[in-house]
Amino acid sequence: MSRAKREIPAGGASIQDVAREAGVATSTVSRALTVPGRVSEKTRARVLEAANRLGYTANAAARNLRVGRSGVVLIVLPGPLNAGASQVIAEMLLVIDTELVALGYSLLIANIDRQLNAERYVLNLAFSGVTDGAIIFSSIPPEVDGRSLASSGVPLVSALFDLSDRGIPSVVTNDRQAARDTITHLIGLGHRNFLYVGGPRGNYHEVERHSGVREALAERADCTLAYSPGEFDFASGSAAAEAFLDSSPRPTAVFCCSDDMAIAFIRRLADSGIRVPDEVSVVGFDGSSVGTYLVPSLSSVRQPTNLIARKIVQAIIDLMKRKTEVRLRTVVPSSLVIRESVAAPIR
Amino acid sequence: MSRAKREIPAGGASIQDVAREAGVATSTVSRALTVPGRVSEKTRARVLEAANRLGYTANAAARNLRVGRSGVVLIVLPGPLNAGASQVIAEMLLVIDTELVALGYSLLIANIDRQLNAERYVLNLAFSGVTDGAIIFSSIPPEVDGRSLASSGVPLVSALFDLSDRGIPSVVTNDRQAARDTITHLIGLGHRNFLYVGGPRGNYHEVERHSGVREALAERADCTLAYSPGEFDFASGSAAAEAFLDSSPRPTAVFCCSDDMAIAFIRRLADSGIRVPDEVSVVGFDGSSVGTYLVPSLSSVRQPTNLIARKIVQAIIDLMKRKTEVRLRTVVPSSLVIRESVAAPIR
DNA sequence: TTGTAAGCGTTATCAG
DNA sequence: CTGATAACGCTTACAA
Repeated sequence: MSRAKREIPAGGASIQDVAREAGVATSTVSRALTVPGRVSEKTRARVLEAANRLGYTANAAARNLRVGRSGVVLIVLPGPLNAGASQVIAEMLLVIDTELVALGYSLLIANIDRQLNAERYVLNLAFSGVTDGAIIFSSIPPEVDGRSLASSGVPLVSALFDLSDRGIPSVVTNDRQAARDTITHLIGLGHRNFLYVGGPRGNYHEVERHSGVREALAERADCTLAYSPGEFDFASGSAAAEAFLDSSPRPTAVFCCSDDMAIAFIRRLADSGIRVPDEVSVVGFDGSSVGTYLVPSLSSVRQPTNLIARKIVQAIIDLMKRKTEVRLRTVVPSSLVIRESVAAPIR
Repeated sequence: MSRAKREIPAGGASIQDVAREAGVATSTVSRALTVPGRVSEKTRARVLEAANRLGYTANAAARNLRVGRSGVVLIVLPGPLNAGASQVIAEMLLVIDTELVALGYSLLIANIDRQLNAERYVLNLAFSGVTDGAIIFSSIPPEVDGRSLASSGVPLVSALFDLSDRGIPSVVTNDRQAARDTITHLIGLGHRNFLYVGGPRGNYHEVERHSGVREALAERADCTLAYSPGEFDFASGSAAAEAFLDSSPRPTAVFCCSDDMAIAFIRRLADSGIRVPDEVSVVGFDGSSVGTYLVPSLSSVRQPTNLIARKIVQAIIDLMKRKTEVRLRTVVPSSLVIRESVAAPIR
């Protein structure tokens, strides 16, 4: 059986080349490679062999065009992947990646919250059909020129931020409850005077955690609550510590809205010779892995990143498969992990 | 001018719809939208207006198929995005993302070094044409079934690992030099007995840093060097500290291959009442941002992540544009940042 | 079970 | 400057 040697073009062999090599039609190649059972075992073997010999891999653009799907899920991040010690998003990303890849999807990453161009870019991705679904870690769903991610028709899930009131399925933690429980625990230890070191005003997490803290103290006339606003970063933690040092009398327990804040806060106190937890108890938020190894080790509200990530994957998959109903709001509990930075106040 | 109202199909308007709406041919629409100047200002305006009205965005799969490019750059990561406190990769990713997006590219993320399936997945991405280029942060270029990323024809750049001997352009730091300088600095402070807390045997960074340390001590007959192998993680740092505590006489200066190791090492020492830097000096590697806020703050070899990232972008862009020559090896200097964890030994 | 052929939405070529 | 048309590589009716 002689066969004309044809040059395989740069960019790899096409389905035509394989068909020729195996002596069958392109449709048969397609079937042999994608719908097992719809082709005789014998020809299937021949096709596979030919495909192997030619190093054939189906062109994704052609397939996507034909089937109208891309298998790509867009991850929209709110800027840097992690600030300081906190790795909540990075941890979730690993799980999401693992699970989605196992299901045959790919992950496209986009940062946002930076410039208008970034938003435009994300929308373009969605409207050009490169994306079968999107997971957003940003409180603001991208929107520009009257078009929005939400209106793109692309299935959308929100992670960590509750956007269920806009009809976007959201997987969140019970920030508020966890914050309340934390304060309650501190009250139980004997603390009465608190400092809340918060995030940016209006930020979803700030609002939730602040509310939780206030709820816990609402009916305690014997307690006080000071407030120190900021970002979630180290610098804000240092600044809060400065304010703390200037205050009098000083609170005995401090709730920080992030581990970064808590770490910087403690450091600043150490510089002034104030020891944690002997003189002040400090709690962070995020459950950063480094917390265990600090001196003192950091008490923190730990977010169950793996579980959240799995729920998100489940939600986006259901949505992309046009499954019946998807929960609009899924809550996964966070809980306080007590370590050395918390103790009973000196009486 | 009456026009038949046609239903725009789900998935958005196509170029045909726009052509009909504007009363021109599809080719004209394509030109108006992509090659400005090849169409009269008047019709261009009409096309743009029509496209806008219909909310048209060109289908990416169709375009990719036609032009043979995707504008997607694959990022191959060696597993989790960051271990512990170190954010070297995360920091670089932000810069790479920003720059590539500004140039019109998208970022596809793939984790590897986990299972065979992950490698197969990456190769599939490359061979199916979804990827115009790839940046790998893994020492091992994916390879399975005789096919490899390197052989896929996809432009490839290695970050942090020197793969130039395989013909892959690499952007790395001078790990070896930085390690040597660090030890030399410690010698200058008066230290003579060292402990090197290393990474996995054979790992590129381990080899380089270890070599640098040994080079610095090669001609110093008055110095000693102990060795404690491990991973780059917290646990290995703790384990190394255990070994350190059991040793006698103890080294007075410790070089850790990662900040995570250094942090855990110091913590374990604190548990035994040994103070840093009073009794031992400790240096980490990575320049983690949290280092500044530890007690004591951590001396560390800082990698210039932004610069590395920019060099990588430049290299991959050049490669994708078939630019003349691309440097096979670009070295960006890392350097020691001294903080509180280092001091002169007690005499 | 297999082959033929249409068509996915673009862009590029070639006429006009 | 613009229009008609081919082609990119694949999947999927439909026919044989």
